[in-house]
Amino acid sequence: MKKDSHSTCESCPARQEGIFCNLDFDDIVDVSHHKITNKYKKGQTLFVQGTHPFGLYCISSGNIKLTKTGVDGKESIVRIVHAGDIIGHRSLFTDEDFGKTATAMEDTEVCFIDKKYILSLIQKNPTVALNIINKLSRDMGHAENKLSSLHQKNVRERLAELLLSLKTTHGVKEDGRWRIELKLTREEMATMIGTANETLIRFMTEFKDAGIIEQEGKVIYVKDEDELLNWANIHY
Amino acid sequence: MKKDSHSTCESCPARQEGIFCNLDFDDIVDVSHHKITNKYKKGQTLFVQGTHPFGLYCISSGNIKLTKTGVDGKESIVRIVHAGDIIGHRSLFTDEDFGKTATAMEDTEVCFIDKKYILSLIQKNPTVALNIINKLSRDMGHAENKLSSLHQKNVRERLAELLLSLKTTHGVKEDGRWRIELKLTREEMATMIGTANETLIRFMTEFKDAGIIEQEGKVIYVKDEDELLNWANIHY
DNA sequence: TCGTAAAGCTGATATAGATTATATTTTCGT
DNA sequence: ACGAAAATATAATCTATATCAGCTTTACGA
Repeated sequence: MKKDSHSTCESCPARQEGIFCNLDFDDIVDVSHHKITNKYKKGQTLFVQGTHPFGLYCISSGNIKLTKTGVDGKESIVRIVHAGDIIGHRSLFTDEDFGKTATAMEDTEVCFIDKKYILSLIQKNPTVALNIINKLSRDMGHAENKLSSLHQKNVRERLAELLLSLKTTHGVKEDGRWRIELKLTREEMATMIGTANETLIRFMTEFKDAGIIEQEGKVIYVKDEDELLNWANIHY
Repeated sequence: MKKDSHSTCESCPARQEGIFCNLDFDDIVDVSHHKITNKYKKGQTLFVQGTHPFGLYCISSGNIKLTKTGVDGKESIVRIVHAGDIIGHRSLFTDEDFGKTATAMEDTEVCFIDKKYILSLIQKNPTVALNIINKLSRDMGHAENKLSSLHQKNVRERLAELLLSLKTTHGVKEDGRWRIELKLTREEMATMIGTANETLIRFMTEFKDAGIIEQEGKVIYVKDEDELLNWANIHY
């Protein structure tokens, strides 16, 4: 965990994506003075489920997975976040312990903003509050979609949904197909849709055989997104 | 849907529970002037999934279920809300269509606050914003708990969790046992934990046989909450 | 209050997906 | 570059729970 005090919020590549997007320049400079930037290597944890929060994490680069450990020690990925996302806010505002563990999936740059400062910023700056409300609302929507997906869909449909959502969040169009710019193990993917990794692999193979996806090493390509929508049982 | 313009926010029994709890008296009177109170009968819908929101609903009495309909028309209960809760805020702040349908589970009194007014109130009153953030954060926590529950637990464990949570939200202590003050069909309970109603009934019978719960008509009593914690596989 | 529809219950059967086992391939530290 | 450990793949069972079917009880509108 190295410190890097040179980068600023004004120059943050994720500035326009995050909750500080519509802040005045002076205000963003002020935020910059109240943050600490850290670099995390792949596999390092930013915080651990059950511990107490003391500020807000604002991601400027890299992917971070949020996992929840059950009583039996089984881990499942609840969410994957990246540049412009904030994490730790939920526990911060409710004053509860962290409900999840945050782990860097690759080399990552994350800014940390002290609790006191962020609370005063919200008081002073209603747009920041509205941005946080907006973010939480959208996250809530996603969580509830996942819930009803788990209730109502089978593993094949959920896998199709997962691939579609990875395509949206981490996909790059590349000669007629989408390359998913995020390396996940089969085990990790399985925990994202609540299944066993053997089952996931089986359906991945089915999708490959059907020509819907392709695979080169750990990289997944989505070839036919319309067919994926069909398999996910989504119709517009 | 009858109007009732007599009741005020100042005198609302749910005032201390909701997002307006720490507002000055003058401000609450102002809120009162910008709300419309409606009464809904059992089974009536407040809003329907897929339609567009135009304000915030603030519940002053009665229980309301929020359901999500899948592609095949299967409905599942995502959440049950009551006095002091707000609904419709998620879609309101993200400007998306309603993701769920809200239906009164019994005769209900609900206040409606116009979108413009609530947004201006947030701008003016940071505590309201913080209260909404707090509420969303807690809801988010619950949603993610449910998610990992669905991933990691079996039906028996999920039913035990459901009974525990109903005990907490709608339970009344009554000579050594908890009476759950909320009438749900088995079908509804089944959709809350993502199972078939036959399966749910089967486990309910198991719980009754084990002496953990009792049943008189539609009313459920929780007799042994420690045992329920065991069955839910929760250990503190 | 009667009759029909909805809800509750129970048993039998079917099946999606977990589990177990084994083999192969990839990754990574030294 | 090599060997151990982790990840991937596939097949063979097993099991939790869905589905189907039939019956009983409760709720409710005319």
